[in-house]
Amino acid sequence: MVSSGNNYNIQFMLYSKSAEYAIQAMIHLSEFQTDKPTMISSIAKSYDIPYQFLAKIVQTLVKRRLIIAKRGRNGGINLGRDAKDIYLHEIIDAVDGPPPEKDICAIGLDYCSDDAPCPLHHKWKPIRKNIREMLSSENLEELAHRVIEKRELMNK
Amino acid sequence: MVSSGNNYNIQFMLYSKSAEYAIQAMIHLSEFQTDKPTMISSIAKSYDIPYQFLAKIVQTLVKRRLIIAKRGRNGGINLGRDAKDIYLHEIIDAVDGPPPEKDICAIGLDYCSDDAPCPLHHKWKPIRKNIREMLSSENLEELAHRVIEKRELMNK
DNA sequence: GAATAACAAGACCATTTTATCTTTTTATAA
DNA sequence: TTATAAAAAGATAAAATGGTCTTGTTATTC
Repeated sequence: MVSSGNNYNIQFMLYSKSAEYAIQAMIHLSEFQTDKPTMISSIAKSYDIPYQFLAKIVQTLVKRRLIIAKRGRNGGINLGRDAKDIYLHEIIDAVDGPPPEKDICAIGLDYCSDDAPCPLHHKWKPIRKNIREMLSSENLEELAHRVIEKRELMNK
Repeated sequence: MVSSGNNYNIQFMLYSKSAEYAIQAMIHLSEFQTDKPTMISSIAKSYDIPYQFLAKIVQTLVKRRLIIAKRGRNGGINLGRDAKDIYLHEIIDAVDGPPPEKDICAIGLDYCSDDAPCPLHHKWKPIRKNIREMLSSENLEELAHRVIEKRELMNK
């Protein structure tokens, strides 16, 4: 490795750690959705996320109306809208910022396009499309439902 | 975004900036391969890579025998072996470190597997496989060849 | 209305990644 | 054999990301 240490987890990263935490929290909210809000601290504990850090991320999601927060005693957070109307890419974009205008070239060239493709272009393009589709087609309701199914299966 | 600024390029990252530079340099070496070595500084200039930084990366590649360096006047670097025997994933692993033993879960859960899949597992797994295959099937000779073809096409 | 319990917010700190500066080592050419 | 040109190496700095601390602000309960 070039620099002294690294975390060995760089390869195939779809989004930042912050976005990952955001997704986990949102799925949790979708799973245990009730009228009364869920405390950030309890979500943080469930997923082993540093509480203060998650609180920061939640603030961003509140600004983007993906989460509604209620302050004060008995406060907490809830989904900003119906789980089936929230898609993964929205959460990622909210936290990591919007995707770049121009598609990122697999080997980092800035003059890479369909007309002047980099040598990896034709293999990478469909894969990138698959990833985009995955993130745009998955809504929170489905995701949470699968988590619930899984838990039921494991408790049998 | 959560932290003050970011570069908007996090999404869909296959490897680090260092590995990207390494790949660019290796393709260049493969393209212009002759008996006499190529100077790191000239590669750095071609791809707009900070010279000293590329030099560091090259040191790593030398240690991994992917590059052979010759010091002193008229020195420079050459591929460590035949271009057709060097695959993309080797370069990436050399710079970013080896991939994790356990497949990284798309939403970052550590109890995600075929038997206990996270809700994204079945969609993410084949995509990850595609990426792995892309990086393991592409050798430098093919890549460089395509770059040369492209250049000839554009100069017509 | 005071105590309490929750999120909000900003400053700050730590780690990792990227980049630079300076010196050393090595080989070549004159 | 000396000047020069290249990579090697180590220290340092800058930027990005990840994480913590402290103090507000708001709502609820008693």
